[in-house]
Amino acid sequence: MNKTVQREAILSELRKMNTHPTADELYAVLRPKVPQISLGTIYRNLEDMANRGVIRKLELTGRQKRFDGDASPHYHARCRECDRIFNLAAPRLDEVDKLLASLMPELGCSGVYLEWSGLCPACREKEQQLQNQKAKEVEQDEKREVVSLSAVRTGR
Amino acid sequence: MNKTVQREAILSELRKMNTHPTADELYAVLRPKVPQISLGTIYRNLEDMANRGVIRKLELTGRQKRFDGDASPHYHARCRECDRIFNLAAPRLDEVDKLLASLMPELGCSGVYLEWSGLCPACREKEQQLQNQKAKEVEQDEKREVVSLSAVRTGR
DNA sequence: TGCCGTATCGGGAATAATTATCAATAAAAT
DNA sequence: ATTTTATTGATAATTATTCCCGATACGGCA
Repeated sequence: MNKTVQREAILSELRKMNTHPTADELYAVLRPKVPQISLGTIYRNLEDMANRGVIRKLELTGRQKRFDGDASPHYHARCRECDRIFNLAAPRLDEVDKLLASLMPELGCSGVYLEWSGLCPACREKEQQLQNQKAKEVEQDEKREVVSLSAVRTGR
Repeated sequence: MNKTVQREAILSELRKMNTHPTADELYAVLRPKVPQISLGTIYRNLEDMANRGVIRKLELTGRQKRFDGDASPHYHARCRECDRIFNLAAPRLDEVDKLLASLMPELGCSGVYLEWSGLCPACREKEQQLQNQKAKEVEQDEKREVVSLSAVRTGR
């Protein structure tokens, strides 16, 4: 495998991103840096590197394939709010494979493709802030309620 | 939702098949029976029925989407030999969802897309027959070995 | 039963994502 | 330095799916 400007740019850019980009997202990022790189070159190199285990090709739900510069074993989730893909790096996740394989011994399980659905850290943050705000409003309402009740009582 | 010849043919054919066909596989099967049905009609109806929960759309690895006439909750596996999709109907599988969700409480997990990889019943059968045959051949070889050894001993 | 408004159809064009082709160029080997 | 081979960019082709639209079928109602 020869070393080329294009291939090295693709790999280093992919490794900088934590967004699991599609081929055309990478293209958009790379074009200013490697002027006349072509989309075909990006597809070709991503495919090659995935086949050699340098990177990972993610075949997930949705129509476009995504790529991950981190080839080490880990799982992914898709955020149900913003639709972004993010890594799951929980200590017990390496047990999941074994557990799932053991559930069906007769299958001779040789792995699972698994995509979780949940909230990414950012959207989780947002949701919590929203809940805090609501809680405050309720508190305010309750205070106002007390005031107006006392107004009734005192006739003011 | 009106009832039409095409929609009923699509649904009944899909329910007869246990192969989780793609839209064009269904098209091939339906064309002789519903002469000038169009591929667009098949896509449109599969999409509609999946949205209404009558059938299931499987967004798995591989580029084409597949459809399942059985909308009840169950998991799927892809055979690593013949690449076919088949159902997994194990009693403990209904616990898998809960288990996976409970592994990452902070994710707020709302489901997982899961595709197993293993051997389908047919390929499993084949593999076992192959192994039995090999075992027999080894047995034969051992017999021959014994014969030739005794030949050496007796000088014949 | 016939009429009408709406849902659905067929067929073809359009789109999206990816893969293939190939002459030109760059990298490695000699 | 020259030859060989791998890789590139540009474009065409392919694959899977969706969209469009005039024609047709369906279901409700007189």
